[in-house]
Amino acid sequence: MKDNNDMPGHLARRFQQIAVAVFLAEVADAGFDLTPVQYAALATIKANPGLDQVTLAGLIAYDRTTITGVIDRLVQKGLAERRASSRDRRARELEITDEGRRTLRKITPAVESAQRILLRGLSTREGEELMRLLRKAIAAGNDLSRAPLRSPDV
Amino acid sequence: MKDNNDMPGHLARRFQQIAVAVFLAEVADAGFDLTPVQYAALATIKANPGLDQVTLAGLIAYDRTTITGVIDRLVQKGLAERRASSRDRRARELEITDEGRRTLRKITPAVESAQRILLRGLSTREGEELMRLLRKAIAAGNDLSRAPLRSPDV
DNA sequence: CGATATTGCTCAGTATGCTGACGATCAGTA
DNA sequence: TACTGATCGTCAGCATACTGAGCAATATCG
Repeated sequence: MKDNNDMPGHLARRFQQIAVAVFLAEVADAGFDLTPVQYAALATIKANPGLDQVTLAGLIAYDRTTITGVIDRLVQKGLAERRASSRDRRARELEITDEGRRTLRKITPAVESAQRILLRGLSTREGEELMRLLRKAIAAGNDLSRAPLRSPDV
Repeated sequence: MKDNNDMPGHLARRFQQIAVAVFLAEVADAGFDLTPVQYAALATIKANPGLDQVTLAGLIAYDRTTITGVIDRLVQKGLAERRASSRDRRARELEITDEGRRTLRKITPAVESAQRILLRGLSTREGEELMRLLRKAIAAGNDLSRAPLRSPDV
């Protein structure tokens, strides 16, 4: 009988579980209340001003039905704005607010600290190897989830 | 500016996302309707008959408030039973049913297939190295989440 | 024994993620 | 131009995960 520890799926769940806990703890210590998902969305909005929700979802591999709620909460916190697009009346253009920019700037050390803590059991070399292997496995399985990563069309 | 792909936390989320999608697809192909979480719980109940909910949660690193709903659904599907403990009237003893045993047996190939698909982008050696590194990182961060893994007291 | 602390379980509330469906809009084509 | 299909956003419903609270029962200690 296979042990849970031999199941990559189980290890994936555990690793993600710890990653979220560490992120929330570090961010809370810094005095902020932002989830990993909200952080990634906000950072991506800042890097791609005026993008629509579907594009945002593709850039960070979220489901389009999930992104609605995430943006709702960013807007409610005053960190982002959602406005109608002039070119496509179906789409909403997303912008980061000054408050969102301030939050991102102040929260960055906590986010980086969280990434370090997550790998604290590994050497630098091992940490890099883990990320390389994860990237490789993820690339091979990208299209297997409903919300694949989509590179910008450029 | 750090890319998402340099964030182990982001990679963790993506890998887990794909793992769940692959698991559900393989299991559905085999004609069953069981989530990864429900599968792990059921397999652990089978391996440890009569265990209580807190012990089960510890063995698979689930939160105690999460396990309640998971068991609800296993019971509702007729795969497990929850009965009062005679030694501790707070506790519930968990048992797998014959139907649960049958389901586990028939579903095993799909579960194993899912694990293979999840690593299909990696060589055998790389897959093993990924699991080793994940285990190591998880062990170091085990106590950082609200639901750490707890080995049986033996 | 009795007060206190701890433990097992549940519940309410919040936040991801997903399936499947829908209305509104846009794009391509006959 | 009218039709068809695709796309954008949203919604309802379900299943994890978590926080924090609470009840009932057990354990511990003075």
